[in-house]
This record gives sequence, structure tokens and C-alpha cells, in this order.
Amino acid sequence: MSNRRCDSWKDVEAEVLRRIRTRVWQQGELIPNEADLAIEFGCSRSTVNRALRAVAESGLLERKRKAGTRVAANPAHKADFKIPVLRHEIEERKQSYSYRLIASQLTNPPAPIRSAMRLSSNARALHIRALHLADDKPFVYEDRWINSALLPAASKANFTQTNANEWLLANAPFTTGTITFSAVTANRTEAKQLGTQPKAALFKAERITWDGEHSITLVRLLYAPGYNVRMTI
Amino acid sequence: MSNRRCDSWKDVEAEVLRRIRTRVWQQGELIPNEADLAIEFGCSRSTVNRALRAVAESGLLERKRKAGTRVAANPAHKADFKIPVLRHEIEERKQSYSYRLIASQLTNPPAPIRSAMRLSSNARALHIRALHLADDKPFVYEDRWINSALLPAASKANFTQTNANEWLLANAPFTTGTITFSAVTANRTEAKQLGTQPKAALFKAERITWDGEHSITLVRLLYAPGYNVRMTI
DNA sequence: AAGTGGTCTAGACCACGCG
DNA sequence: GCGTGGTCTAGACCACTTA
Repeated sequence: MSNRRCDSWKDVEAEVLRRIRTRVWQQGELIPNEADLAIEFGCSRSTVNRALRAVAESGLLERKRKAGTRVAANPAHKADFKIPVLRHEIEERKQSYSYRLIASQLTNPPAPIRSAMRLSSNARALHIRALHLADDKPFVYEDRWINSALLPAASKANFTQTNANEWLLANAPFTTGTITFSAVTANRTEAKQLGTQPKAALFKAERITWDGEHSITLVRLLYAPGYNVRMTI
Repeated sequence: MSNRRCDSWKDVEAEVLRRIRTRVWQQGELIPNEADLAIEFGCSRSTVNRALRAVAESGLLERKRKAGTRVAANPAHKADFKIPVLRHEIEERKQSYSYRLIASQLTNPPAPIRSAMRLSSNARALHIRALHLADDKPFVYEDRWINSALLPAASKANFTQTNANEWLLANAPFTTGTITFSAVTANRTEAKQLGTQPKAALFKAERITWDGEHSITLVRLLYAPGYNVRMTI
């Protein structure tokens, strides 16, 4: 029982996970400190530390200096979500991707947009509407604003060929931001573009990205009926 | 330019991120190896390693043995999503949480459910329908199946007092699974329960969790109109 | 074959936060 | 105060992958 040799941090991690799952270590309970575990597992404290940190990151352990490490009382389930590039998402389904620009104009955004993007009241932004198609059927309706003060080149880009998302990936990568999912009812324009009935339930993803204090883009994506987002816990 | 002292791995990480953002290191470009960076930053290779691993986990760097480390060509934006416990989500909005059990019965699930949960055709499962309320207004309609073969205790649990999610957290923690978001149109029953109009667009979250090869629970949550899920990129 | 990241070690010091 | 986890170091060996 005592000589559980673990030669790598993954071994330690696996053994720790086993003890949590089988409740050798109960929920909320304090587990031995790193030094003792290092002795028990026959490895160095660094190795134990690496393993415990990994498990803690997944939410199953809570660690505090001096207080020690305990099994999470209610394990915060986390899911990891990778934001897909539309083209890839469609091609992964073995459908052909295409793209159609509907409109593109430099204009003063309405107040809610200005506010969300922290733009001054007289600022201008590039307003783009476009359609992404899978096998020539409407897949996503995109309504986007780009902060043209921050990205003047955007006004000159040709968005009939390149879609805005991919242009931004190449020209303004490495951003932070938030993404919001919700369900909305299609209005007449949206329904028409997506080829569905008005009042259809649509999945909506809204994303705003930042370069430090400056907003880069605010985009609303409306997905054709039947779409879903899947994440692994 | 050369003597960028970095005393901690967070310093190194910050400097690396700065170089990526300001394009000192271009997209797709190979960056110096760990040993060289350690010299440049005046720290040990372990410290550099720790920092680069952290950045790579966030998707901005791609690392391969022998091939070296390069700035990601198209930075896979990842978002981290923590699955909220309904009670906490509501209480964080400073609303009062309450819960109402609608029905609970042990029965043979329909084929799609059996298939998703990998249950045999004659298996029985606990079918629960319930309502979660915020300030006494319907917030979420829950339709859940619990694998009673795996969790016989569930059949005896009193789900009029404790909601199923919290019961499962206490009795079947540490699971894996998938979660799916979509938009649906409310049917008559759902609309009635949530106090909305039929055909309203509702946000739906469907989650299935596993204990190894055995399904534990399949739950469908329908949120009252206006709900959204937010994640940080 | 050789260079790169991946990992382990033993030891050290430190920062936090409980009592 | 003092035990805990957090981190850094210098050195070593290994595993993978490309050239």
C-alpha cells in the first residue's frame, strides 16, 4: 500500500486522480503535503508539485499556502472551448465553404455599438454584413463592426474576396475578448439572408475583441437553424 | 536591447507575449530556443520552459521537439468555460433561488435517449422534470435522465427538496462529458412551464456525463428568454 | 545524427496565510 | 511564528522529430 512508485508527474497525476475518483481522498478533505507525497511516491517534490498543479488547474483540487491541498468540495466543472474559424468548421464537415459580402460601409455606429466598443460619439467604424455558406447553403449571417481608427487598413481591404474574420486573424491577431452565446428570433432581414422563416430560433454568437484598451471588432454571428456548439468537459 | 532581465516565469511570459503582440516575433516564425532565451533573460532554462509552456497552452505558441517553438500561424483562440451550478448562477445575480419538482418516474427511456446514454433497450432510467426559479420566476426548465442502474440510490433520493444537479454533484462527482449549446423553439409544454409564448426562441444546454464507459446522466436545460452564456477568450 | 523541448532531481529561498 | 505551496537553479538525461 505504501510503496507506490511514480516515476513521472503523469504517474503521480493518475494516482491522485484515482484516489479522488475512488474517494480514498474524500471531497473537502485535506491531502498530504507535497513533501510527504514525494516520499510516498519515491520522486522529488517538484514532480509532485507539477502533478498537483495540473490537477488543481482542472478544478479537482484546491491549493493554498499553509492551508494545504484539499479535494474540491464541489468540483468546478470546466469546459474548454476552441473558437472555430468558420471556413475550417465547414470544411471539417466535408462541405465546401464559400462567402458572400453583402455590404461594407464606413459609418457612425449606433449608440449601443459605440458603447460596447468604447468609441466616441462621432467615431466611424467599418460596418460589414456578409454570409458564410456551406455547400452553397446559408450557414452564418455575419454582422460586424471594425474599429477603423485602430485598423485603418481595414477600410482599404477587399472584403469581397477575403472574409473579415480571416483578414483580422492575419492583421490583428493575439487579442483578448469575450464571447456570448444566446438564442434569438430571426427578424425579416436575417430570415431572408439565411433562407429560413421569420421568427425562427437562431443560435447567436457575439464576440468582442480588444487590443489592450481599444476595441478591435464586434461581431454578431447568426447560425442557420440546427446549429450547435459542442464542448468537452 | 539585449539585457532583458526576467526574474520570474511570469516576467518571461509577459515579455514573450509582448514580443508576439508587437510582432517582434512574427506569426509562424521560429523563436530562439530555450537555452538561448535563458541566457538572454538571465534566468534558468526551467524558468523559460515554464513560461513558454504556459503561453503554448493558451494557443499562441506551437512547440515541437527538435523543430523548436514557433508563433502560432492562426492563433487558436480558446475560451475557458466554467459550468455554473444553477443555484449559484442565480444567487450571483442577487436573486433568490428556488426549485420545483414537476415529475419524477422510473421508466424505459425512448430510443434516442437510450442510444445517447448507451443503455440497453429494456433498461430503466429515472426521468426527472423540474423548474428552477429566480425570484420565483421561471428561469430554467430541466428535463433529465439518470442512469439508475449505475446510481440506484437516485431512485430513493427525494428530489422535491434537493435538485438533481446538486444531488449528483455530491453523489457522482468527478465525471467527464460533453455539453452542447443550441437554440430551439419552445413547444407548448415548455412555453407553459417557462411562462413564455409557444415558439419563443430558447437557449438550450444539453449535457451528458460519464463515469468511464457508463453514462450517468443526460440533461436538457431550457433557459427562459434573454439568457446568455458568456466566456472569456 | 543531432538539436530541440520534456522532464526529473536535490536543494534552496520566499510569500502567503493560518493560528 | 511557522508550515505550506510557489518558484528558481544548475545540471542531467531522455524522447521525439527533423534534416
